[in-house]
This record gives sequence, structure tokens and C-alpha cells, in this order.
Amino acid sequence: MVQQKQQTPGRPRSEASHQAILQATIDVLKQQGYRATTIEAIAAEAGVGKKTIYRWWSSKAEVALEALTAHSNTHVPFLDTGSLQSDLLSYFERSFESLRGESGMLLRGIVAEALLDPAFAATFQRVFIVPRRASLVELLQRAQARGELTAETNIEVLADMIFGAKWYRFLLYPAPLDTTFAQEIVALVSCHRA
Amino acid sequence: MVQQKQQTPGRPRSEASHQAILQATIDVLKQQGYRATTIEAIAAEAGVGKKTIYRWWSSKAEVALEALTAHSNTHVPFLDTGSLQSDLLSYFERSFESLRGESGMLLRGIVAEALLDPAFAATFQRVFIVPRRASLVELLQRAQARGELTAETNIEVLADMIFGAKWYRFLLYPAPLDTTFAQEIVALVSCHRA
Amino acid sequence: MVQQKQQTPGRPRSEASHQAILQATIDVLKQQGYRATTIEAIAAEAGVGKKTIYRWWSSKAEVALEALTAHSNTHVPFLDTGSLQSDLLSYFERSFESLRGESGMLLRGIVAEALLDPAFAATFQRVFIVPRRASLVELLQRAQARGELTAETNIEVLADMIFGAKWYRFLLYPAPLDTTFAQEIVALVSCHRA
Amino acid sequence: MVQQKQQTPGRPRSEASHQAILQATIDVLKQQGYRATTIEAIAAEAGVGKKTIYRWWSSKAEVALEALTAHSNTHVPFLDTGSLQSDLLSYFERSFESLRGESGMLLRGIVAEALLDPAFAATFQRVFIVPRRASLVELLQRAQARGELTAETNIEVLADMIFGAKWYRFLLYPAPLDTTFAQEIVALVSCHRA
DNA sequence: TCTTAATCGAGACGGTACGTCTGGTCTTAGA
DNA sequence: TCTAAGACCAGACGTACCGTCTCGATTAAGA
Repeated sequence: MVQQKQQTPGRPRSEASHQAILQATIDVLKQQGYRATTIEAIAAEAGVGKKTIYRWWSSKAEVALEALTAHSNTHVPFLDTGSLQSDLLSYFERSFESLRGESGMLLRGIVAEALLDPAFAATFQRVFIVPRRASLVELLQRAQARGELTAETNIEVLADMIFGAKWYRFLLYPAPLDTTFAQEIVALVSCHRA
Repeated sequence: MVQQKQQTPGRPRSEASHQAILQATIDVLKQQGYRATTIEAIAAEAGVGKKTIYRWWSSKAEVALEALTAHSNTHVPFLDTGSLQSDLLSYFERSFESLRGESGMLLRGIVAEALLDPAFAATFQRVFIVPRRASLVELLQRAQARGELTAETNIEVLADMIFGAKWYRFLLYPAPLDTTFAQEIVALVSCHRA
Repeated sequence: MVQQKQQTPGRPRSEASHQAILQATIDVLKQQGYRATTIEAIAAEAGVGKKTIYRWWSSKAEVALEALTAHSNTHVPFLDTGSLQSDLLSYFERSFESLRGESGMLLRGIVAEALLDPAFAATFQRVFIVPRRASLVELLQRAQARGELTAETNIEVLADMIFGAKWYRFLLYPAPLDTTFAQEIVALVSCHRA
Repeated sequence: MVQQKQQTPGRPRSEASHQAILQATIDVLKQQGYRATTIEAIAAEAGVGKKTIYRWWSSKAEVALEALTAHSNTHVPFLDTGSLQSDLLSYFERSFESLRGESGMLLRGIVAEALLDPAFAATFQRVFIVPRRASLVELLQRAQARGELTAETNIEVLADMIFGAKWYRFLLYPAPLDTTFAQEIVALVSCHRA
């Protein structure tokens, strides 16, 4: 077994700095909010030169995105519990809880950046939006395979409506993301039962 | 009937400057995009002092919001065509067309600001989000009254899902907002038919 | 004898506003210092429109100059006491006292303006510098006529040196303007005695 | 002997920018005059960020003062020529010539600032006024030691009168600073001969 | 009494410069 | 070559005043 230690010349990247930057990003975001957070503040908080950040990320949004995804509780798993209703309720329960916390604030900032910067939008969609939507589509396909949804049900668009409802409330409409809402969505989806 | 001509002392606000600022905002946004647009550029384009902008608006976002809502074709009417399907299709047709144009770019910028600034978010929801959602709910209630939707259908949450699907694609998921999508949404909504 | 009441049509100048402006100028100068004093602040303090100030004066310096000269104790008289020594001592005593007070601060500001603005410098010299110098020259000529100064003494340049010493300390060199200084100048001037 | 190379971390100050700023200051002052000169114009002329100026100087006056003193021909030397008369004449000759040029305009602006800003006045007196006065006092003391001035002559106040005459004409009284004036002052000083 | 004309307080206007802030790059010495 | 530090150029930020303008209201003298 060959040692695969990708050996470039020069001093290797400092993993300590890498982690310090991510942690500092979280800390500063918590204290200042997304907009007020600056690369300078992150560098100062991490005890790191600004150049060290710019060497590895191209913008505040990129750092924030990595900080968000590195956060353990961020990726809400889509569990296979055996029924469409419990699959969705289980997912919403975890997702809503995460969005109500500081991950929510961070995510709102990241979405804002994606809306303002097409290049970052592409990254964000690739690493965040598309995989999660794929998982939801998969969940719905399992349900369809089990006969819980009619064969004619347009899974793709149903996924847009389910995620849409969540994001609409999260980003735009000032209404709570709670268990009641989750149950109401599931109830509406149930009309597509075979 | 008494003449209600609200008379404050001092030179009155210049309507010419007011309009010049809104038009300049549209022009600069078109040329530079939302993020690169600055108050300075708007002032220069409008031939107006920066103070005149700050006197009447508190941020770029506020100006952009007024410029957007002053744009005639912005407010997409919810027509009463007599059937749920055609009401929705008619609405989507006009809405999608507007979002595909420069209003879409402007609106993405405004949403980004709302995500970054809670104070502006409140304004945006009040003047933009809430009225439009109310119109959709009204449309659905008409349909329910006509017997096109079952009495048990949760209109509020259905509205969140319908608008959610639109906004999800507009803001987050890179898929087209076209007639096909409109028809697919309408088809899914139809499962709630009485 | 014709009534010379220069009668122009239209509303005549308000003497109340005139005085209010001069008094407000003094008040604001005292509180804020010369540099921080603005036409806007004077107008606000006087309860007067800015236009009313600009109608009658062309700059802050002009207003300040009138406020200074309107101040009663400003113009220090050159008394004829019968001897050169007591003439000079008497003058210095009054002059130094005035300069040590708020007139000094005001005068420093006015001199600064004169240094920065040639047009105002001309006005300042005409109404302030030249008349005072003429009075000193006259004082010295009386002394020469009385035989207290030799006939060859260059009165003009001696005046420059006497006033120069005063202004040098007042404007540039941080040393006190007091009785001792006055006596020392007089002592040096005495070497020109016949 | 220890190498005293004061080593701070980080990028060192750019001497090129430092010099460019001083030169640009001179250039802009020449073209625009003191009052119309702005930090923005200096920064633009020097091809430098405004922050770089504010990092090292606290105001336009500070930059102008350094630009003036960096100007080689500014500091007029007090030569020891062996006689009071020629010492003074030699000094005045050089001093007057300098004041008639653009150094004079610059100096007038700096004095104006000193009159308006007590903090800057202290700096200006320390680096400019006091050393020059000390040199003049020294010159007069040499003359006194040589017996050219009586022992009772108050050197300090005589210095105030000599410099006073020069500054009075330079700042306040519109009369030329020329060789005649220099000779006239020297003639008056001569009355203190032993 | 009505007209004319210049004044008044108020405050919005187009501008300019301020001093601060942030972004992203560069330049040191040292690891 | 990477690191921390921090100076660099660039330029937008929001503020403060400038001196001008535009209101309605006021105040005289002459019609």
C-alpha cells in the first residue's frame, strides 16, 4: 500500500489555521450577524492573516458555506422509516429545529449571497440545494414504489412544492416553522395517495 | 369639502428629483446588477445630491423596492376568470414572465437585502409579500366557495406550497419558470378537487 | 434739507434679524470655537433662514468681522496722555486685556480667514489693520513732535516692530501678553529717545 | 554597537508613497491654493489611497507642515558672519525671498490652521516657531557678547520685535518684504549699540 | 384697498469633501 | 512555500455644510 501523501513542495497547509478560521467564522457570525461579519474580523478572531483566508476561499460566502456544512447538525438526514408520512414528519422535525437556530441565520446569509452573486449561486446549488432536493425526490419515489402515491403523481414538482413551502416560510413569509406546519404539509400531500 | 392641501413650511419635495431617482435606480440596476449598484451611482445618474436620496430613503434596498413597485407591470393581478385552473394559469403566466425579465434581477436583490436586514425584511413583507399572499388565499377561497376545492383543504398551507414552488425555483433551484411548470403545479393542486 | 431716507420699494430689512444674527454669531463662536461655527448653526441659533444671512454677508468671516467690530470693547482707543511711555502702556494694557478674552479667539479666526482668502484679507486690512496702524503711527508722530523720539527715527518701521511684537506673541509664539511684556517693549522703544 | 533596525512585523511603510504624498501636496497646493487643497486631491495626485494619508498624518495641516519642512530651501540658516548687521541682513535676504515664493503661500495656510486648531498650533510652534526664534536669540546673544548690543538690552523682547515686524508684514499688513525693509529694521536695532 | 416688490423663516436642492470602512493585493521576516 | 502582520490602492459609505432655490407669509410704499 503506497503512502498517498500528496507531496507538494513548500510548507504544507496548516490544518490548525483551517479549523481556527471555520470556528472563528461561526463565532463572529453568532456575535455580529451575517452582514456585519467581515473577512477582517474573521482573520482577527482566528489569529490569522487575511491572505491565508483568501488563499483558500474566494469570499466570505465560501467560508460561511464551509462553516455551515462542517457544522455537524446541519445535514438533516432523510431517514427511511417505512411510511411517507413519518418520513416527511421526521425530516421536517429535524430540519425546522435546525433552521430556528443559528444555522438559520447563517443559511439566510448564504442564500442572500447566492442571490447577489451568480458564481456563488452555482456553488451553493451544487453542494447544498441539489443534493437535498435529490434526497427528497428519492424519498417520494420510495413512497410511490410502496404505493403511497399514485403513479401519475409528478414527483419532481411535488418536491418543489414541499420544499417550496418550507423555504417560503423560512425566507419570505413571517410564519413559524413548527410541528403544526409540518403536519399540515403532510396532510396536503396525502391527497395524492393511491 | 375642504381643500386638504397639507402645507408644511419650507421648499416642498421635488417630484422631478423623486422620479429621476427611481428611473436612475432602474437604469443603474440594469447596467450594473444589484450588488454593484451604489447610492453614489444612482445619485450621479439622476443628477441629484446623495443627501436627497438619504432624505427620503434609508438604504439602497428601500429605493430599489420603491423603484420595483413603481414599475407598472410589477404587480401581477389575480384575475377572477371563473375557474381555479385558469385563475392560477393566468396568474403564473404573467408572474413568470415578469420574473424572467429585469424585475426578476431586481427582486432577487431585494430579497437578498431582506434576508440580511431584519428591519428591511419587515418593510418588504408588509408591502410586497403579505398582500400578494392575501390575494392568492382569496383566489383559493373563491375556488373553495365554488366547490372546486374540498371544504377540508387547508387553504393557507396550500397557498404556501403554491407560492413556495414558484419562489423555490426563482430563488434557489435552477429550473425554468415556464408554462409547463405552471401547468404541473395546477395539476397537483387539482387533487384537492371536491 | 432733503429727507435722505433711501427708500426702496419692498419690505425693508429687519433690524431685529440683523441683531439676532450678530448675537447668535457671538454665542455660537463662544460655545463652538471659530472653526466649528457654521452659517447653519448661526441661522438656527438666531431663528433665521440661511438666505437672510447670505443676503447681507458673503461668508462666515464677514459676519464674524461685523460681530467683532460691533462688540463695544473691541476698538481700543489710542489716548493722548502726554507722554510716549504712558500712551503706549495705556494702549497695551487695554489691547492685551481684550485679546486675552473671547475677542482674541474671534480675532484669531478672522485672521485665519484673511490668510486663506485674499478677498476677505483686503476687507480685513481696510477696516481693521490699517486704521489701527494709522493710529499708532499718529501716536508716534506726536511723540516725535514732542521731542521724545529722535528726528531720524523711522516711525513707520518702528510701528511695524511694536505691533509686530504684539501680534507675534498673539498669533505665533506661546508667551503671555501681560504688563511685563508691555513695559519691556516700551523700554526697548525708549532707546530712540532724543 | 547593536544594530538598532526597529523591526515590526508586517509590511513596512512605503517610502515611495511617503515621498509621492509630499510631492503631490506641493503640486496641488501650487495649483489650487491652500484652502482649495483637499486630502482627496492629494491622494488622487499621489496615486495613493486616502487611508494611507490618514494613517500617517491626522490632517491636511500636518501633511502641509511636513511638505514645507521637507522642502530644502525652507529652513533659512542663521549664519555667523561676524557682525550683527550683516547677520541680520543676510538672514532677512534669504527669509524674505522664501516668503515671496510659494513657500509663503504654504506657510500662510499653515499659520491659518494653527490659529484654528490649538492641537496643531502646538505642533507648529514646536517644530517651526520655537526653533527659529531660538536661533535668532542666539544670533543676538553673539552680538551682545561681541559688544554690539548693550548689556542691558532685553534680547528676548528684541527678538519678538524683529520677528514681529517680519510676520506682521507677512501676515497682516500689505507692505513688501524687501531689502529696504530689512535695512530699516537693522537701522532701528542699531540704537541698542553699546 | 389693492398692487408691487423685497423681505422673512423654513427647508429641500445639487454638490463637495470629510473621515471611516472593507475589499482584495502586496511585502516584509520568520517557520 | 506558507504563515502572521499589516501597509497598500481603491472606492463606497453616510454625514456635514456649502451656497442656491422655492415655497407661503409678511411688510412696507405707491396706486
